Amino acid sequence: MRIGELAEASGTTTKTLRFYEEAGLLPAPDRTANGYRDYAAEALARLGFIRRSRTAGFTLAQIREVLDIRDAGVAPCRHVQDLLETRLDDLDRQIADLQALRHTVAQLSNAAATVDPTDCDATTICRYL
Amino acid sequence: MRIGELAEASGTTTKTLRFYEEAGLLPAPDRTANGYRDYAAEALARLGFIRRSRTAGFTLAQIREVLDIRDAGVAPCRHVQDLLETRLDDLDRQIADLQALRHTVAQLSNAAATVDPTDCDATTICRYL
DNA sequence: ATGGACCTTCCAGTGCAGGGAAAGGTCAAG
DNA sequence: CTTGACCTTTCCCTGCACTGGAAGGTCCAT
Repeated sequence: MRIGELAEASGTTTKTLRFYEEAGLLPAPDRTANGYRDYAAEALARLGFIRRSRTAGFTLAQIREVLDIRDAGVAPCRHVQDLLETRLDDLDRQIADLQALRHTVAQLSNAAATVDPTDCDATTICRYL
Repeated sequence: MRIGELAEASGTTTKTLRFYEEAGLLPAPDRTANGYRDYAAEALARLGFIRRSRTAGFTLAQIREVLDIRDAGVAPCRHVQDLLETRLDDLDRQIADLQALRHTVAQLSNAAATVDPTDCDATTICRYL
């Protein structure tokens, strides 16, 4: 399978595939006589895993960790379980932070909608913020 | 006021102050005879505004817009109101996205905690993701 | 006069995940 | 035989908000 076919089949771009190879996420494939990359069918499953992991919000570095464990012949279950729990904690923290921020911004927005701007003072730049 | 004093008074760094000047957020201050930046007291209020805006999640580009309007002699009230509402919408979207993602990751995490990993298959890399 | 705390400029890098463009090789169809 | 769709490598660029470091000037106290 050539790089363009794999890119289309996996829903990504040739650029990204070369980048993943460079980044150690995809093993360097065989080359045909003319130097073209020649991917085996497994690459597609691997890219599916990468895509699902990205969708779950994992970084390429985290995905590479999992792949390295798998490539060492070990099932990465324990590591993936830990990653999922950590990711859940991170998400909870991010959501809480954003909700707190939303609260602050909502108050500012309400104030801006109700307070009369006539006594705006140039030295404070803007009384709404 | 020299740059170090202003940095300390505003709770930032000299590096950041030069960066803000370069980025058009702080007007270029006067210079003393020896070439040192010599800030007027207004710079402190301006930095306070920048800090509050950053806390509300605005980008430097957005803050610069507001400052440019103010510097043109116009009260930026209307623009700030719009920015606040847009920011609120953005936050709502971000929060909703993260909550949807949290839901997905929670399901994956639950599955990983309950499903027996014995029938893991190397071709799918990891059955949890 | 010398040390240290300031200040100046300019250049370059950080992290993340790629994207763009140049300059060239290869292959099948018309 | 040429056109166009592929493929190759290499290098640099993006956005965001800074941060680090080098090389040098200035000021004050000791």
